[in-house]
Amino acid sequence: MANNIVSREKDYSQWYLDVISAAELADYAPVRGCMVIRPVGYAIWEAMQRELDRRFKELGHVNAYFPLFIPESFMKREAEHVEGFAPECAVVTHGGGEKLEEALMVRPTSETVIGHMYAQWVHSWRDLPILINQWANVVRWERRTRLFLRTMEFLWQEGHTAHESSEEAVEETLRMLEVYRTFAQDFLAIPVLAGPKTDSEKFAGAVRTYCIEGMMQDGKALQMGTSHFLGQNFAKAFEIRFEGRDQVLQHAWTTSWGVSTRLIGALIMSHSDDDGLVLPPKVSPYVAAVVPIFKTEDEKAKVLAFIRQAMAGLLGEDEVAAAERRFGNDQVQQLFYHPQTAQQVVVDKRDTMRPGDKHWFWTQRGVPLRIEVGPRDVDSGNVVVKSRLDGSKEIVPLAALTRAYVDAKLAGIQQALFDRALARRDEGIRTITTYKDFLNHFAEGRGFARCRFNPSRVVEAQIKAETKATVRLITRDGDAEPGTCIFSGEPSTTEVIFGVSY
RNA sequence: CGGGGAGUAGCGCAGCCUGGUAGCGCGCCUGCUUUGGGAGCAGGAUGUCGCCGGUUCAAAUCCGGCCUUCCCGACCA
Repeated sequence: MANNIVSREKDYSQWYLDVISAAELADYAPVRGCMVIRPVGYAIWEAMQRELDRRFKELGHVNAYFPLFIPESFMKREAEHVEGFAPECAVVTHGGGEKLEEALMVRPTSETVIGHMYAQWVHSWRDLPILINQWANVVRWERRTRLFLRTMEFLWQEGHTAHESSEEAVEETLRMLEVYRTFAQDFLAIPVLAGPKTDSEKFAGAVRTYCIEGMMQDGKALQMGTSHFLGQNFAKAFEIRFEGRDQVLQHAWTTSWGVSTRLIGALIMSHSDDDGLVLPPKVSPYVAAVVPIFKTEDEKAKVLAFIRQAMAGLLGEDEVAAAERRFGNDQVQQLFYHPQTAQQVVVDKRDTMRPGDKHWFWTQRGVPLRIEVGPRDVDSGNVVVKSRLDGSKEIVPLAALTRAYVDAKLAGIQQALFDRALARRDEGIRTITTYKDFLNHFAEGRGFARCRFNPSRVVEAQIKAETKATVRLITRDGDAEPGTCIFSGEPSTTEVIFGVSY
């Protein structure tokens, strides 16, 4: 076990922070609640951005950028929205040495400013739909912060669409929820539940909020993405109106949806172990780290020559030659595995570290594969391939170290990580039919409770006060086989998932 | 924002009670020996003791205020 990372069992919160620190994902900024996303952490975010951006564009969305500052008056136009967000807004009152006539809010989310602009761009049904996404930072004045999970400033994407009809907007809301669900599962290898929130948990200003929820290794729930059907709330507040096919002037129907750097926290808490970070191959900036082992200079030359040959076989002579010309730290040689994703294979030639140190170095950074080459391997014409997933090792003849082999290996790890997380998640879900069992469940530990429940703000608040658990999402909305609401005892055809959330 | 812990070398910590100019382990640098799982020996470098103010001949140490961070709670896309 790593000696700079406390075990999950001993102190889960500390383990989470230790993993971040050991993998150099982020560091604390001088301002409370703010973080610096370090290169490895940022590369993970870039991988998510790349994949999501592609998926958004495949569905017709385009990117744009709206300003950081929002006039204070904008926030007040939508009643629920201001109530929800005003308390956690940072406000700029001075600029250029003078007090501003109207204070500016640093965006906590951009519905208002985007609504204002859409009002100017939309006149006719022919102007719809508008399908815009932006990649941006937002600020929310959080009382209690945790790296990646809740920071005062965070990076995210927010999609904002406007449509002709309610049906079309609802369809978009659900379509984007599905994008998030499949992205989480296929790309991040994190199983998620998807569905609507109850009224008490919905976004301030939305008609209905849908979410994806994951279960972390400690059994707590993490909201990993949301998609909101905003109805005509913001269209009315900002006068997004158009003349319809029926020649009637009407308000547009809008949606918004987002995921944030919180997903990096989800990634850590879903897959990592007591040795540090574990990354799904599709997300990892490095697909493999090559560690040479040698004693003498002769052996070193022999081993490095063999590694060069192996890399040329795997990545092509052109790439190896390019890496040799490339500017950078030649102690850790970087070779591109996928030029389009910038994922690399690294050859760790550092002579300041022994093989054991390098082993831990790359282990803690979650690199899916480690390839080791020592004199014995050179003599036998093999390399040793080890998996971060389970430490298993495989002896592979030089000629067999092909892209097809590595791709298959990576795909296997990606799938195994998902399967492992899914098994863990499903074990953590219990079906509960009485409030007594419900109380016991959340008194004993964490995990999800699947229940029949008739949502109610008052009851949900009471349950939260008693157990800390909240409705994470609705899984069957009035169409489940008739049952009994765990709290009221009344008939219920609504099934929900309760959990203690981050 | 309430309660509790912490802040001294890059990291982890001791010293503080009882004031007298800073120490340990790891890491780092140099050299040699090592190298299939976090090396050994020798030598060396690194500190406005979180910040501001007060008490004092003298403050890491005592007093006051502030900042940051961790845990618990309240709040919360």
